[in-house]
Order: sequence, then C-alpha cells, then structure tokens
Amino acid sequence: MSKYRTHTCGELNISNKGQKIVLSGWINKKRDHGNLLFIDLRDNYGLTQCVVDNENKVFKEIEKLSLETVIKISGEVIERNKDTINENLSTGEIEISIINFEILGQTKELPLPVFSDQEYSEEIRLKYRFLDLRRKKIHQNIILRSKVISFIRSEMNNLGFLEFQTPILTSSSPEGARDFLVPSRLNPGKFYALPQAPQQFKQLIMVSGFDRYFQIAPCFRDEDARADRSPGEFYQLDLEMSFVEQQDVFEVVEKLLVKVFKNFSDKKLLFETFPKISYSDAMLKYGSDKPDLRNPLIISDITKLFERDDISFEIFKNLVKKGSIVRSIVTKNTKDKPRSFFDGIDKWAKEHGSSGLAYFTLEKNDKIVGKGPVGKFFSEASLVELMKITNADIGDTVFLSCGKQSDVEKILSIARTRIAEELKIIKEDYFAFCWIVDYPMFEIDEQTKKISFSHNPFSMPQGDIKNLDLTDPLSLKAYQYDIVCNGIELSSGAIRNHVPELMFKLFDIAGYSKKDVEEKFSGMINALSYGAPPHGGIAPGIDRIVMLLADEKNIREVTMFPMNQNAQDLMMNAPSTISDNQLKELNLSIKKKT
RNA sequence: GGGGGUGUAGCUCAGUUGGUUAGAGCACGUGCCUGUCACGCACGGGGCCGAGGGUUCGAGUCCCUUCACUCCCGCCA
Repeated sequence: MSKYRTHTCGELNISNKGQKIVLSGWINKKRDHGNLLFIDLRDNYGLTQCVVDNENKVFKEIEKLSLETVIKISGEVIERNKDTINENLSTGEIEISIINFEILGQTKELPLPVFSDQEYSEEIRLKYRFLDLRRKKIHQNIILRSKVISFIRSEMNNLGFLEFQTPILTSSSPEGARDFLVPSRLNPGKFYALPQAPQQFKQLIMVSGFDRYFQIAPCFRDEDARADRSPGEFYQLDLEMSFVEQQDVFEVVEKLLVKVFKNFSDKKLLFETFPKISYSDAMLKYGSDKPDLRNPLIISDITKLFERDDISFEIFKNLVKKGSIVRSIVTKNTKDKPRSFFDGIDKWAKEHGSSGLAYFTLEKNDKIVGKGPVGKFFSEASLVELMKITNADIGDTVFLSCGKQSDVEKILSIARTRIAEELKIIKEDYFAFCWIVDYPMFEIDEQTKKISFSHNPFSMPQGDIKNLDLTDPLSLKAYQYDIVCNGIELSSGAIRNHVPELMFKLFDIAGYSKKDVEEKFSGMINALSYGAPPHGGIAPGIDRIVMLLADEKNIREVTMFPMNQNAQDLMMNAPSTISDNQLKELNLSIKKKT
C-alpha cells in the first residue's frame, strides 16, 4: 500500500461504502459551516468531498488550511443522503468522513485562483504556469494532447512506419524561416542551427532504405508569434515514405486523421475522403489557400461582365480597363435583411483596408432588377448573365469587390468569413478537411522582383522530369500539397525531387549556383547521387490538431510550458544573460546597445 | 519593423463632464453558523490607479513620452 493513498480522488463510489481509505490531493474548495466543514479534495483523477465536524479534535486545524494546500486525509467512505448527492461528480454519491489529516505541501497566498472559470492575464498565467495547469480546462487539454500523441504513435506503427530521432543540433539552411543558432565551443566562430523541421534528415532516412519513417518532431523557427503559432518551438507529426506518389501519401494521412478526429471529438467530419482543390481554384473560390469549407459561400470572378455596354457602373468599368478585376460573393435569400446588415459589411470592409464592398439584391417584379446602392447600374440582361456565372437566384444579394487581384482576394477571403458569421451559416459542429494541391513551384517576390521557391525547394515539379520545359518557370507546378481543416493550415508536404541534376536546374532559377547548392545542401545532394528512391511525405502540426480537437483558439491552451509573445519563458526566465566565462569559452562577445 | 486593444487591491473588473476619503465580487484575516457543493451572514486588513513628464486651483480621468501584456500585418522553404 502506498504511504500516501489507497485510492485516487476520482475513484471512490458507493461500492466502497464503509471502507477505511487514505486520499492525498489539493484543497480545491472549502465550505466552512463553523462546526461542520466540507473540503473538496482534488487530484489528477477527480474530486472527492471530505467532511469533518467539531467533534473531531483536528477540526480547528483543518479549518485553518488554505486553498491549494496539499494534504493527506484518512477517513471512512460514507454514503450520502439522497438529497445531498452531487450528480456532477463521479464520486458524488459518497463522501469521506475525515478521521485524521497530514499536511504534505504548504502554500503561500495564491497569485491566481485555481478554482475559478475566470479569465486572467497571460502574464500571471505563464509566470505561475504550474498553478494555471491545475485548472480544469487546460489540465484536460494537456491530457488530451498526451492521448492524441500516443494514439498517433500506435496508429503509425500499425501503418508500418518506424519512429526515428533526428539531430537537434544541425546546420543552418538558407531557405525558409530565421534559424535559432547555437555557438560551437569546439569550432570557434561556427554555429549549429536548431532544425526548422527534420526535412533533410527524413529524406536521408529514405535514401538509407528505411522505407517509412515518422517522428513526433520538435521544430524550431525564430519567427514572430500569432495566436496559433508559438514563438520558438512546435511539434509536427513528421512522416516520409519511399516509392510513393502523391495519392499514396493522401491515403495514409486521411486514414490517420479520420481516426484521430473521430476518436477524440464529438464533432462530425464533413468529408471522409478529403476534397482536392487546386491552389488556383482555392484562390479564386475562397480567396485563400486555406479555405474554411464549413462556410458555404463561394467567390466568383465577374470581371468580364464589366466590358458590357449595358452596365453603367463607370467606376468599376474604368478600373477594369486598367487591369483591375471584379469578384463577387453571393448570399442566398437575403432580400429581407435590414439595410444595417449590408451597410455594416460595407463599413467593416472599409475598416479592413478596402474601398468597401458594393452590393445589391436581386429582385423581380415586371423584370429582374438590382435593388441597392449600385443595382441601378445593371441592365436586366446583364443581371441574367451575372446570375448564370455566380449561380445567384432572385432574392439573393451580390457583394462586389474591384481592384488588384491580390487585394480582391484578400478582402473577399475575410469578407467571406465575416458575412458567413453574420448570417450564422458556418457549420460549427463539423471538421471540414481538404487538400490544396498543384502549388506553383516558383513565385515572384513583389519587392525584389526575383523568382524564388514558393514552397519547398526540394519538391518535385510536375510533368516529364526527363524533358522538363523550364522556359516559363512561373507556370511550373509542383507535387506540393497542404492539408487544411476549418480554415487552419495543418501541414504541408510534397513528393520530393530525388534527381540531383534537376535540383541544380531548379535552384539555378531561384538564383543559387551549383556551387551554392553543393555547399548549402551538401549532405542531401551527395546522398541523392548514390541511388535515391522516389519519395515523399508530409508533416501535420500536432499543436494545431490538438487545438482543433480541444476547440481552442490559442496554441498556448494546448501547450504545457509556452513562451509569451516576445519569446520569453516567464517561469524559467529564459532567455537569460550568461557569464563572461561562458562567453569566453564560446569565443563570443556581446556588443553594447547603442 | 508597423497598426489596434488592455493596464485601477493578491485575482477579475467598475470608476460619470477633470472635483470630497478610489469602489464591487472572489481571495485573505476575525467572529457567528452541523448538510454545503459558486454555502450563508457580519466586521476587517489590503491601492505608487503600469512608469515618467506636462496642462490645471485640482488628474485614475485630458495631453506627450515610455514600459508590459495581448491581437493583427510584415515574417512563417
């Protein structure tokens, strides 16, 4: 028998009636009636009500204990009266009549309450994370995370994947995010980098002939934080497979994610075979490469309409002549919405950096007309044509945005969400997964006008790889794919380029000489030259999967010890200064701030 | 690097047009209370109103600067 307990605080029930037991835990809540005192004792497993009255000689001592003191209680399991049963507790049919107690851990006055549903500031939560983590919701989130990871491990094993660790101290790579760097003592002036992802290693594992690899991999990127992005580190389910095409990867990931999401959430899946949407379609129909498919609204391009003579909407027509585009969102049966709804959307759009959203509602009396501020500019014939393009009906409203393509995409993407929220047509009880496929291999940097890799430089371009036409690199598509759920990018992956000669050519387009590539990616280029299998993979983000399952909007709610927005650990005081001696050993000196 | 929000008791917040001694709930302390489960009642301690400067007879409140936290943009192969 344990010195500290015979049972946990979530374990006892009516079947233990009459037993002498020992429990240990935290004082979650006290209810003091003067001569009768209730204590809710809490541990990881649950809550048990303990009771003591003034006939007990330790009563006065127990009465003085403050919340969150850790105590050991010995007592007897008593059946509660019918009218005092608490149906919200698994232990609610019994209570412990306290015989004796012992203090195991004293507490100072609490900087934040544990038993409370109140929100409180991040600063205090992160500084006293060990107290914060005692709170119910986040405690359960962390347990969920553990269970999800362990489930994924076992499923990956079942699917024939082997788990390997890859180095944490590795080399800096020129592409991608900013690296975290670690100075080398034995190699003065040189630095390790923490891996942004085990990208090269997992490809090397394939070249080494291990066929199917996975890892719950820590990834380090020195980028600014967002609500769904921790500064510093995050975890990916990193996986890679040999002798596969894109579809083989899709099948494995779909199988896995469907199981995970069915197992750990009550929400339903909108699709069990995830729809595949090309990058260009996604940008057109949703204005984004991470569309939320729970939202039924779809964007249409109606630029061509504005070449018609029977439309007199001169502002848009002139802009179109100068190369602007016009796209629309149609909302179903919104003719009876109050004026304030439409103006609200328009005003909101203006606040978000656009020139607003023009709109009109389709109505039919003798003939079809557009009702609303700009409806009068459209002839009946042009409205019929518009209805054909956008699938709009009488009673629907058409919102219009005109401008530069990237601006229109941006504003309509967020307008799509905003309008759907207003109309309450987002299917909140679902997970809507999709694949975004056919990403362009290259893109043009708006500022430098240089061509760069749009995603991963190691991706395999689509087409005949032996006779690839590289004269128009911007039209080249890659076997590069993202998985998106409810508007959140869960991961990206690719079929890799395992042909060194082709890789040199592609890097050349992005401005890297053969020598650069050999130097920066020596490990991998070298390996690919000694018999590399065709291979590909993906890396779903663990933190974001758990966020979706726990229905949390902030990644810190599913991370045990997160850093704050300035990449500081307020509990451990990281980062911190180091001693002169440490600096000397590392051959480093710190420049004074100017 | 840029933009928005917030900052008042240990915690969560209120504080009117600039006007007496800055309030509430929880927590803490003392007292009463033997069936509560957000127990109840009474009393009490607790404040550099984030920091600095300015306007004013007078600033928690107005102005400027600055710091912290947070959300967003940039960034995230």
